[in-house]
Amino acid sequence: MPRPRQPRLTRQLIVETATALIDAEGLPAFSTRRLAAELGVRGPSLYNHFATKDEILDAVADTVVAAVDTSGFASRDWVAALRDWAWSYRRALTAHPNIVPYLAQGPGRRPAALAMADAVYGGLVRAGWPPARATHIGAAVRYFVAGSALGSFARGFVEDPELYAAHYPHLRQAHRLAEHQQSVDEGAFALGLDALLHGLAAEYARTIGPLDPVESARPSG
Amino acid sequence: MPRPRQPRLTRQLIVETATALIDAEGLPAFSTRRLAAELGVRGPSLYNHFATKDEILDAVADTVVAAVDTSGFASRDWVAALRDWAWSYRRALTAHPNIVPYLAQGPGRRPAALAMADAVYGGLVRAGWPPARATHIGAAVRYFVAGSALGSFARGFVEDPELYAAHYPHLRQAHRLAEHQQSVDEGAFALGLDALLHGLAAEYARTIGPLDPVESARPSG
DNA sequence: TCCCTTAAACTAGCGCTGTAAGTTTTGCCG
DNA sequence: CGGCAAAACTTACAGCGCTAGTTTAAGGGA
Repeated sequence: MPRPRQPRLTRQLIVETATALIDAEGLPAFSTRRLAAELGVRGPSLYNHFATKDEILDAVADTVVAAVDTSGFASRDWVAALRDWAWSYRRALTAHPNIVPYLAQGPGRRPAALAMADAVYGGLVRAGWPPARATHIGAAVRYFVAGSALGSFARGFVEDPELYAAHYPHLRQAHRLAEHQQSVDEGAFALGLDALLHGLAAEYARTIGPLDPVESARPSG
Repeated sequence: MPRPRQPRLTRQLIVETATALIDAEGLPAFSTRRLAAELGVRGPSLYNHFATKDEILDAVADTVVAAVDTSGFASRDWVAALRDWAWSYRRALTAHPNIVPYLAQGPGRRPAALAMADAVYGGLVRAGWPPARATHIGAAVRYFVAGSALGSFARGFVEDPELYAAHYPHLRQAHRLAEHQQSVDEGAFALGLDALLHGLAAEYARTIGPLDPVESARPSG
């Protein structure tokens, strides 16, 4: 088949279809031929628009991260901003959990991921955290969010009562975790995030000073 | 080649070689043929000892988790036990970071992973946490550890000063993160874990009662 | 001691994979 | 209107997980 009158593929269409395919069938099922079939085209045609499979995955990952809201760092105190960011980050990732292992490799050269890191780090430094501390805090929250989105804790337990009854006395109810997957995972995230922020606020009060709720909105002088 | 006088493969030898291969070359490079070559054998021979590739990965994952120490839950107060566990867990995972994405899918039917979950959950319940809270706490710490071991935060940033200078004003020093990878990642983990535990201890004091440092070592009556 | 079963290696092959190379036809620009 | 770039194509390679069937040795029973 020759060049068509109207191009059948665009970068945007490829990325959207790839996202849908990964959401629906998982990362292992995502292949260039499978994606091409979904687009009504043969595998190698994709290489007219992307150089490698990873470049497609990068584009998918970055559109996912682009949905994360970091605006709190411009308008709210740092604790509230961190909380808003963490929840928004988690929502963005859990909407597309199958891409998380890929995305967790770091921002690399993806613009949305770098913009997010820039906003978070900048907000924390502006709030008074020393640069090294700001890096640690951003990383710690990312660890927590990525870990929570990477794989459902609740779904990690097999629905087989006999498995637990035999050898793991405290896990007798573990086979029921999957039923309550969402509330377990969200509850764990909420508890952990609140505890983390509580501890960070205490550390701030101890080493930096009283929390000023609008410091980030005032001029620094 | 027929059956040899002495078997060239054993489950243990396969698992050890697989671990070394994954550590050295990463999960994507780990294939049955590659592993077999490392063992001086052809690919399909492995299937005399394991039913599927995933079964090999399960065995690798479980030997990694088997190195995690949960003994603190039997002898120390729950905060100290959580701290010891989290560090031991992190050490075990960062010793074999390439297997973490696989392992993060949950304990499944792997005995060492289930034994760890059993010890943690049992210890928290014994310390006075309600069952649902104990589940959340165990999950939250797992999120944090898994996220921290999944991919180095510091190594996620490319060593290319120009990339940051152009568009990400706060990330001007980000290209130097990789140099200090270990101290950045460990510092972030230490800060986050301490904050998390601080917050959990506050929550415990508020909703359950004063912290009893030896409650877990006493009979409950 | 002979035989039969089982174990543990093999080869061959299926239908995948990512991607490189070269082909064909179309649309657009000078 | 000639020529080039674009965007699809086909073909092909090496490697993937895994199945099926084959070969030979080890070990147990008659």
